[in-house]
Amino acid sequence: MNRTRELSGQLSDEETELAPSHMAAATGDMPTYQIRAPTAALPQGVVMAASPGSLHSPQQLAEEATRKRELRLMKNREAAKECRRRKKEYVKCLESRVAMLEVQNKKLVEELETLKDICSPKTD
DNA sequence: CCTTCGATTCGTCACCATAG
DNA sequence: CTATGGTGACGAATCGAAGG
Repeated sequence: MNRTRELSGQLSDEETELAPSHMAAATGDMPTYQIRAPTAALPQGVVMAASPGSLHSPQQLAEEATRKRELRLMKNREAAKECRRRKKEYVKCLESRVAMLEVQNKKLVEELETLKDICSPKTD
């Protein structure tokens, strides 16, 4: 399955700016979504392998490889879920920030208008 | 009832960054 | 160096609405 990323390294400006977690909300006053997963206990059914030193036959090696792959897939599945959850949360944060700023902007515009009214010379 | 179609969700792969 | 975790991209499955 050769799905090479021809666009690799080509993060859009949006993506870069949105960068979650470690970069957090650039503007600070948002509860950054830097939440760690609650105690990374292994998901159900994960059993640690016998120590690698004890594997010999090709059969055992194959089983070990399969086991490793399944473990990796399971972990990645969980990681993807968590990643998506965090991303959703982050987007929510951004949306509420937008809402906040819109309100704030509206207030400022109104204030500006009243100040203009006050300051402008009466022309009648 | 279908059928179609856009949106959403999920699992997987490839890649990158980081830790050890 | 290898192992591991995070995440963008992709394809498949599923859902819900709209139209016939």
